[in-house]
Amino acid sequence: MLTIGRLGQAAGVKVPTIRYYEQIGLLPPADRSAGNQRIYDRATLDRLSFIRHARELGFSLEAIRDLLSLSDKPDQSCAAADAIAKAQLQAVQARIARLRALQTELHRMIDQCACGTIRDCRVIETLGDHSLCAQDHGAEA
Amino acid sequence: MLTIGRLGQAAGVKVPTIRYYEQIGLLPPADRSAGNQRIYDRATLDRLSFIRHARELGFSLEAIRDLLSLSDKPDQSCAAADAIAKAQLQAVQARIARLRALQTELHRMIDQCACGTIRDCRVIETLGDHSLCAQDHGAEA
DNA sequence: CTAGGGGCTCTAGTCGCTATAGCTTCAAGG
DNA sequence: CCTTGAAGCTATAGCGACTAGAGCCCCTAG
Repeated sequence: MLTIGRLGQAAGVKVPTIRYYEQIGLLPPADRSAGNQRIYDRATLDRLSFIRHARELGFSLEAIRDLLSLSDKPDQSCAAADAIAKAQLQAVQARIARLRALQTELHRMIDQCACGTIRDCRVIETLGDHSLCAQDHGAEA
Repeated sequence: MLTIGRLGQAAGVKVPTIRYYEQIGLLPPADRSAGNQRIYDRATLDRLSFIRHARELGFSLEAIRDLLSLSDKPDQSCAAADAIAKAQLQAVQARIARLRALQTELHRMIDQCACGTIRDCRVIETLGDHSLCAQDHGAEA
């Protein structure tokens, strides 16, 4: 049996975050001690560790909610879990592609800067005039 | 002279976003017509285009605020502008590196899934047990 | 028995918008 | 001149995923 602080330490999650997860229903309402303090068991630690790991991999809380409810039904097909993971992989790949375009453009911008005055600064100039860009770098990161 | 709608179209920025930028002081308070509607000149279009382009490159509004105030002082050294751009480049590179680690881990997870039941699902299992991960994929995207 | 460290609730703030509600103004057509 | 509908206005609240603060209570060690 764990207090919220120990649970947080064990799972690598901050205490207010645990309370937040409870509030939004990602964790079930915790049992309380005589003095109204939350007490947790090992199963909750596992669940919280799952959440933390999924967050580290970039899953949204919504996706995690789905994954958790799947993991509670061991006999079902895991196709749905797979689909969520694949969507996440695609999202990650899209973000990488976009960031690479940004990286290129930022590099170009910085390389061209002769580091004189603002008047001649390519960084400022390039920002002001999109047509100076070599590539597209659409919206949304 | 432009209405807010035309300005938005010209710069590729939505109308509420323009009002928001004014509210937080990124754009100066607009002049008003007789009927209290905002009217804009070309200079504001340039400023807004600058903001939009910088946003597309991932700069924060705070960084853009700094860049704009620099661009108003053409005689100063552009070292400060350079520093902001370099910091942005570094941030982008860090995010790419992190996303690549995520990509690898997601790939591994999905590849190992034999697509049977949840009980045997490597996706769910891997999420529940960080030690199954090949690499580190620290916090923060 | 008291000190301090952890726990509790509730509220507000972060970032960069976006959406809604309910109003006024403007430009074009009849 | 009047109507209609688009576009404008203000003000407020919401998103995701927390984080920070205020002000209180509880529990354990010395």
